[in-house]
Amino acid sequence: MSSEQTPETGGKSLFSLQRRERLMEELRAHGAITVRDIAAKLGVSELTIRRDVNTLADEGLVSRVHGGATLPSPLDRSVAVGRPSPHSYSIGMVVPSLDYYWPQVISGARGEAEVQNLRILVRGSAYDAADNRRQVQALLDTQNIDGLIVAPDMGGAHGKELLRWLNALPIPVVMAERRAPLEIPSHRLEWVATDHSFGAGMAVRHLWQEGHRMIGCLTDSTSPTSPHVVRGWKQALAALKIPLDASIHEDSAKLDNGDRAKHFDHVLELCRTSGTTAMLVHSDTQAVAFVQHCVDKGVDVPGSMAIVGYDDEVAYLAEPAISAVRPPKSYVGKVAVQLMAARLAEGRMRPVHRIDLNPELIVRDSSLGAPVLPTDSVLEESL
Amino acid sequence: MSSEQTPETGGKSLFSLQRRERLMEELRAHGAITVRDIAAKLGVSELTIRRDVNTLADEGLVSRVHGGATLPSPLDRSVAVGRPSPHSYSIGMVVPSLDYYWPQVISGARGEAEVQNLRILVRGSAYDAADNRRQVQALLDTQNIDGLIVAPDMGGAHGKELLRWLNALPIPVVMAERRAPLEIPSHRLEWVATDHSFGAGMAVRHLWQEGHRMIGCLTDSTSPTSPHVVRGWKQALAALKIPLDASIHEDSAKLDNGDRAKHFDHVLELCRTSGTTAMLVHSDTQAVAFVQHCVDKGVDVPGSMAIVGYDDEVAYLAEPAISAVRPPKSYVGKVAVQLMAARLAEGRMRPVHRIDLNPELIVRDSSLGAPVLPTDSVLEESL
DNA sequence: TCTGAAACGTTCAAACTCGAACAAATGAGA
DNA sequence: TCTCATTTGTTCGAGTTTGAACGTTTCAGA
Repeated sequence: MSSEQTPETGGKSLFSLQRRERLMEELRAHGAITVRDIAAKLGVSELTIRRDVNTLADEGLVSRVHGGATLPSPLDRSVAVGRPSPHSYSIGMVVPSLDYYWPQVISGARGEAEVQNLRILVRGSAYDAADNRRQVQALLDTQNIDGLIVAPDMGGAHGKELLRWLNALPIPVVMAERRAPLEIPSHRLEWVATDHSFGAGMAVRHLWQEGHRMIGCLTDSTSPTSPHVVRGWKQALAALKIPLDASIHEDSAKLDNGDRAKHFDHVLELCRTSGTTAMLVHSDTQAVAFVQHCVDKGVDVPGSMAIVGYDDEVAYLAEPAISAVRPPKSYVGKVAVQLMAARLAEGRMRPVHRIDLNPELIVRDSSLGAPVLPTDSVLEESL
Repeated sequence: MSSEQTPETGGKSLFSLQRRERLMEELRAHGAITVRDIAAKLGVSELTIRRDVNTLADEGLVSRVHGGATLPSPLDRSVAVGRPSPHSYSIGMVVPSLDYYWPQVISGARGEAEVQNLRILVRGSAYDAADNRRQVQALLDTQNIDGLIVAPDMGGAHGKELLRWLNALPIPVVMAERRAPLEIPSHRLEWVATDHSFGAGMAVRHLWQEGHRMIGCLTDSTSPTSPHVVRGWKQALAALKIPLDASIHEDSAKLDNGDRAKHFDHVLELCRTSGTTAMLVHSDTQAVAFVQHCVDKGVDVPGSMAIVGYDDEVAYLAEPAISAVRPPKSYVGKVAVQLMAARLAEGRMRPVHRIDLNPELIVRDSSLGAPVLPTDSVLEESL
């Protein structure tokens, strides 16, 4: 039977139906899968996944290829069963990355598009307004889309201009994980976004409940999520009557990897002098790096430093496994498509919708238990 | 929640119904169950649970898999799983009034409940937290509701206590036209509300576009909508670089009808001295009264004073007909039911949703055209 | 064209689950 | 009190799922 060590399933066996659901999620997220990767990820044999792929291919849900499967292809003549009727509408989807975070949004979107009988065309872009616009224009020019789902970069003058342009497009636009600032005309734009300030607040309250009384925040302000995380952290401190000016907030934007170790040393020193025993760290990759740094310096996690990450993309891979705030990425994609489908069906009669989704806190080893008060000598020695 | 015929019609043991409810609770909590675990947990044979699973699968509530059951899966082809056909939930709905504004919310809710095959029980209450709680408790005690839609009064200590109580109820709660403040624990509450600050902003921008350069605001702070309207008015003034401290904001809370005429005179005098040629008036009833007062005093509407109301309940009845911001009341009710239906179907897997709906500006006679600059003598004569 | 690595398909076994058949217990109604 | 229907439990043969082993096929690179 299956391996008990696989991180993805947390040691739990999935039923075959759930395994095929996961397989479809991965396929929608990435467009193609290999039998080997999925078997490793789900902790089962390649033969089992191969059987699953065959079953799904027989149902017309995937196109089987050597070594794996792809989303159903019009070139695939092996299936005769389950071909959907012609799509009612086409929607374009432009995301800033096809890695880290966005594949699950795409997977949710593709799954819902299937349910709603919509054709969806996904394009990867960058955290760059000019490139976003180029990709959108390409979809408009070549694909005849009826609606657009986009996660635009909104920084700087280019970003603001992009929003005005999106607001003026002749087709409906839904933003995923973005909210237009008040000062930009955006009355036609709909959006669905994770409430990151709520997520940060949840992490702070969790750490407070575990006994921490000084809780810091380490962010990366190159990320559009960062301001929301900081706002939630501040609001939660205020609600708990923790003085903000005594609390650590550091940012690692624009640091090279070499500088980052020094910066982490600096953060640990600030923690020591301020009595901070817990940190909310955005994003997950930085949390993993910070945990590793702590361990390298002999700072016990969570005994001397409790850590909560953000995004829950790789937090589980660390040793110890890191607690994390997990945005409902799949739902973001799904709800974006639902908004679009309703807009296309109902037109102007329907009021503009703007939706916040709450994340979930996944508690793992890195934040369990009350702080073990460190003696100064332990931290001195580790620095 | 009963998926079978009620016990009083005989033939079904109450225990078997309760067992299936427990089974469904476990399923919604975990996404999947094994026959073995549930049989052990409930102290019955695996065959009994297997029979239950078969029954629930036949009703479309679960997907049966080898060894157990999962939540209904799109990959499950054995039954039409999209909509559980016989199953119906009851939801309670408590609104502060059965007049003015709320009938359309109720209508939207009832329509959608019909579409979703839900039983909906509506109770009128008051703008009073204690009465709200009494009505909710009555529904819980006597009607066996599975979910609650409510527009609670959140003012004062009673209001905050009501929110905490609603957050802790064992059934899902959706708020209509309400948002919990940050400081109250409300992580389970979902809501759909009109974005009144956006609405107020829209009205200000409309008046600006008609040529008005000083735009005041007249509110009634006994209404929960009022703070949002004021915030939107302020934000829009800021965006248009209209100085806030030179702009008129008056409130008519706590005035008797007799005092209101004097207050309106006072407002008109402030307009005259400040050069204000347009007013956003919340709510509609106050806008109608203000327009009538202006006409009585010889102040030409919209020539000397342009007016936009709020709520669009009676604005069209006035002479001249009054422009108004119209919240999408029917959609508020409809979306509240959609949130509840999805919550009941999906359980904890679904993230908490919070939805803003944008209102619409209905332009009528009362705000058309540029201001005709009034001579002082005309206004002197009218006072 | 040839070769080696990777992937695939078949067969068989192990482990687990299913459900038919039958029996026992319980409750409702005559 | 009796009868019938319903619910629940036990037994055991049949069915399902998964993985190991091994032979076959496919693909990429020399």
